[in-house]
Amino acid sequence: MVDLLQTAPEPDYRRQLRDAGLRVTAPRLVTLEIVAERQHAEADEINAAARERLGDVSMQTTYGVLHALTEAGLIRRLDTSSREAARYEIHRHDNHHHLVCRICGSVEDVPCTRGEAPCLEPFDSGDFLVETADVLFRGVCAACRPPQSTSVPVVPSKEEEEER
Amino acid sequence: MVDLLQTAPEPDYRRQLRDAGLRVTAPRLVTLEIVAERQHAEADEINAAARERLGDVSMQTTYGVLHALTEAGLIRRLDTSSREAARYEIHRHDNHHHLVCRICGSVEDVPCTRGEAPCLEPFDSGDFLVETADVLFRGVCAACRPPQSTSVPVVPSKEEEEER
DNA sequence: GTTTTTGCAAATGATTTGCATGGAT
DNA sequence: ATCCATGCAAATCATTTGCAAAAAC
Repeated sequence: MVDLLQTAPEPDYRRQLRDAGLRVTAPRLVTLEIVAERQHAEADEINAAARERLGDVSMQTTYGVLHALTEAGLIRRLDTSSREAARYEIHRHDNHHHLVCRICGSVEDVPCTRGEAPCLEPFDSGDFLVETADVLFRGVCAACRPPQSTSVPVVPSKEEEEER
Repeated sequence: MVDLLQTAPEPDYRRQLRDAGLRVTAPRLVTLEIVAERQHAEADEINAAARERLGDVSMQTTYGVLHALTEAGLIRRLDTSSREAARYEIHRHDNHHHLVCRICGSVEDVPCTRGEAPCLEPFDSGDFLVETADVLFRGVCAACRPPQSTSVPVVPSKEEEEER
């Protein structure tokens, strides 16, 4: 296994891992780098990228690393569907949500600008204790939309439904 | 197979199915009833309930029915996690969101009262075409919370994390 | 009668688990 | 030296798929 431990390009991550009480390992450092570079990558893709850099990382290791990093709050796991692969992003604290394309499955960030979001502040209803909130906008991304010449209808026609 | 076709207690559902262009079958009628009765049931549970009423409904039939009803817009599929079973509810058009308990996995409705929701109106950014929005509040439900005597802290401590 | 649904079995695919070895502290 | 992380293989588990028989139109 290549020794990245001495030459990691993002020394920050070593500290983040340590601060989170996690041991510093090559797969973990590289996974953090990869998740930071590619927004919303799936475990598959992250593993492939890790292999390119380390030469031998098992899928289970990638899953384990992603789980540990998620638990530690360094990255965030994004579930867009019950049956599609989870996606991961660096855990930020700005108020952003996600656009999920129902055609290609891609995910994009949206800053939460459409009105004050009741979304991300934890609160206690006295009954249910809300800790986090996920907002998923579902629709069709630019790449999957039929090319649009001029005027643009604001609301989708009912007929536009179809599945992935 | 029991002939519920003549005696379905919710004649409404027959019409809903027909209007949606779907054939009226016992599994479909019963599934609609069950989804209406039990909020947020999983396929498992729905299938078990259907068996109680019809005596023989395969899991695959239940999946097929749920898929057809979802496509038709009669029910709504709720994905709370990439790896947990989907949940289903009658499709309503009021602006409500969901509370998901990270301990027991249960789901509750919340009317969207905490400020104007930017959530449910479709809109066209010119780029991404938003059709629907899902808002998931994650936290701990009343049943899973440690019993609280008097004063209640409003924000959860960071330490309160744990997994299911 | 024709087309759609159901039922059965088997396949899929992301993720998890158990256990032995190797690496980080 | 000790304990945590990795790697391998096998297991899980919700959901989907292919195909023949049965039911709804």
